[in-house]
Amino acid sequence: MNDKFFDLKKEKQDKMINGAMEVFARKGYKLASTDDMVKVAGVSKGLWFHYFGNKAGLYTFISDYCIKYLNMELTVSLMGERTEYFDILYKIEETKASIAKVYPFAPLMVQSMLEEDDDEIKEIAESKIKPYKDKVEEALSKVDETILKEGVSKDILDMTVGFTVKGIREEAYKKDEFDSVAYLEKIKEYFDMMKSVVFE
Amino acid sequence: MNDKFFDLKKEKQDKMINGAMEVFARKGYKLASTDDMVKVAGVSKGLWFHYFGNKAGLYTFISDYCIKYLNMELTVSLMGERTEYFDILYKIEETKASIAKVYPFAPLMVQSMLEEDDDEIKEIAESKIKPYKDKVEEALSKVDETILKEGVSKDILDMTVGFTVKGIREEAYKKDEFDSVAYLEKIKEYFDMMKSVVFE
Amino acid sequence: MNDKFFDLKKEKQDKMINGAMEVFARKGYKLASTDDMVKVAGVSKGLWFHYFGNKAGLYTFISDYCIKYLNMELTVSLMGERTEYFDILYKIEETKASIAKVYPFAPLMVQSMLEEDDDEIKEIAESKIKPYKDKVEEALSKVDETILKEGVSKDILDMTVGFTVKGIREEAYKKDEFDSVAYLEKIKEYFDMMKSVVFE
Amino acid sequence: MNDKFFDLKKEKQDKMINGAMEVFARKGYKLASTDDMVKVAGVSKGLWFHYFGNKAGLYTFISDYCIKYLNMELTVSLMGERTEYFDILYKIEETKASIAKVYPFAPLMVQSMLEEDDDEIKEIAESKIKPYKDKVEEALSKVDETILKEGVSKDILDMTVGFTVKGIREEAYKKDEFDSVAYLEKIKEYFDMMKSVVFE
DNA sequence: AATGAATGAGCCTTCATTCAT
DNA sequence: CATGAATGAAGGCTCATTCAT
Repeated sequence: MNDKFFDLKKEKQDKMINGAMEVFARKGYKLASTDDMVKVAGVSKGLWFHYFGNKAGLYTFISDYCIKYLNMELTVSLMGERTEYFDILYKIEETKASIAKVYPFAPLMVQSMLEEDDDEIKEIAESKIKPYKDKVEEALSKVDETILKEGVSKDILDMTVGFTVKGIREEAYKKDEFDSVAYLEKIKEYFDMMKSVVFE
Repeated sequence: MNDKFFDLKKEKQDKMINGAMEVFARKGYKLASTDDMVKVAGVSKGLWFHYFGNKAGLYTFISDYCIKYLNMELTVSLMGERTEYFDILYKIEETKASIAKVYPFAPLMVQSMLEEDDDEIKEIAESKIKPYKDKVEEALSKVDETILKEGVSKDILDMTVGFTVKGIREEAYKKDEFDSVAYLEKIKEYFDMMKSVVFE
Repeated sequence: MNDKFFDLKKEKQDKMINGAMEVFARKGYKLASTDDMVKVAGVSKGLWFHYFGNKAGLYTFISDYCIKYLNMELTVSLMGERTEYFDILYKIEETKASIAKVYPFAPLMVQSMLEEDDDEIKEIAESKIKPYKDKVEEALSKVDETILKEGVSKDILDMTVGFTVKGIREEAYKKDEFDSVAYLEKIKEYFDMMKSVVFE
Repeated sequence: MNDKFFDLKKEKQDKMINGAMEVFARKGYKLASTDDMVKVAGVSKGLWFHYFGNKAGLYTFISDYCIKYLNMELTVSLMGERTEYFDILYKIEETKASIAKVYPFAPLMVQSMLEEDDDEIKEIAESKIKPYKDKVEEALSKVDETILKEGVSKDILDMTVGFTVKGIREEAYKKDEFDSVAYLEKIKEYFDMMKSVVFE
């Protein structure tokens, strides 16, 4: 990419970042079209290529930026002593939701990266998401050996919580605009319910 | 579509149906390409258009066929007296899994229809999936007023179960071949765990 | 490339070969446009890519074909006992001119390959022209140790003859149609004159 | 063009002239890119357009300037009594070579103008080169009715000398830098040889 | 004056669709 | 009925040109 991108007014940078992130997150790499970005960001076709060379370069930048920003925020928000499973997960979602104030599609972008399966870009998506996965894993490693109720498996719990959070997030993005408050409320409701039934 | 399709040998019909279903289910409408179908079904490009007119026509047929077939099977398998929530859900998944023996990608196709968001086909996908949704709703309406534990909401339970089943299914399709036995085992494991914690 | 190209009617194959060769030979790799080829060959845009994948693939095929065809003809026409410098050179030009009856731009294509300097294709052009260069070198190696007049250097003679033949050829292609008879006449005139002044 | 160009420091004027001339001469009109000029001249993109309006305007200026400068020098250098064919031709090349000290690509530019075949600019190139052609013709008109050897035609001699000089020049520009001394030496060698064989 | 960010027309390439065989 | 050659509209990308600073 062309580093002069960072000399642009922050406002324009963010307009471009958000435009690209929206289209990539919503449609996936292959179906994301330059024309869509032109429409949502109001920035001409040529400019994307001026700064990012090609579509793959743009994706690389956006995914990298998204994860770097998120991990930076996570580093701060996960600093405390939280050692309870759902607390940590909630904190992570809270952090994503807070990022959405500046980059509304960042939470969806993260999801989208995990599911990207276009041959051209899959490996890049995987490598860029890695630091986030590591961060989450690290945070969860600090969870107390909580006592699960009889019949509750940690693996299955992880799985269902993962799928449910993903689902809630995707639903949240089907509305016209991502409502981070409503999103967190739903997450909380779900976590509270689960907490009450799976722990002793 | 051209009804002479049904004059073809059943074998060839199914080869075409499975080929189209695989590509549509895996990639979604827009990214499903004629060439992919030619490859997986070994049927020439022109033939798809001969029978189905165009891509939208083919999608319409496949999604219709898939749901009709599924609902027929569901009608049979849901006939009994089952009135327990997870029993019904399991029966539904079991039915899908059994269909996979003839139409390996049918379960994924159903999922894919629910998520289709291509402007050109969205409405068709929605209208075609409707009977299945109705069927499920109808089946679930017969559920006993089960007594949920304090703190457990029916809506949230529906939601998390829905997302988790979807997630398990998608994982199952990431392997080279869909293994319906392993799939059902995983579903059962999950249902058993949930059953044990949410009900009194 | 797609070998099914050779299943096309010879007539159509040649129409495409000639169309591509004309545009490549006249304009060089970079400036040769698909649209030009569509115009001169009357074959649709997509078809070139159907058979040759991309522009570089098309160039690779055309240059290879051109040289293989030329070398085959040269093998025949240079078979005899000719050992006189200008006789051999004339035979070579005569062969090129005869090829022009089937592939009117082949002689210019050969020239064009020698001068191609687009970064993307330069190496391919060089590698493809090599067999022709070798053939010419081999033919000239059989030249009698002719006695040159005092003051005449073999190297300079080679050089000026090379540049002049190239020049005559380029002039010949500035007309609407390449006239192989007129071309050979001019070459002969020039060779005769040179012969009469440089040899004892 | 904008005449304020001439108010620039001579140094900058020449940097721009040389930059444009290099790119036009080496690549031809169509393939000459603004970015190349920016690179070789170190002058910003906008400035070229500020002074010359568009690419055609720039080409018009450069070709005009090049020929005017050359003809001015030729007027001086051809002033004497030279009446021998190769002497005159050599003087012309010597003059071009001397210009190359200030405008290194001027000799190649002249050549390039003669071969320009882009539809947009061909006519301009032709009209701009005309005065140079006239000058050369005029100079050659003063040649003594030299007695050519039997079998040597004046027309063919003109032709081969023209093509050979062009060829030598092009070779000279394939090196990293144009070496005017080596160039003139090669020309001289060639002329000497020709002189010795074509005249009585 | 000077810069280079910004634009959009045009070219290469893909792919749904048509059609001759 | 079947095939796959053929087409052209649309998307990625380049580059001359414009324009705000």
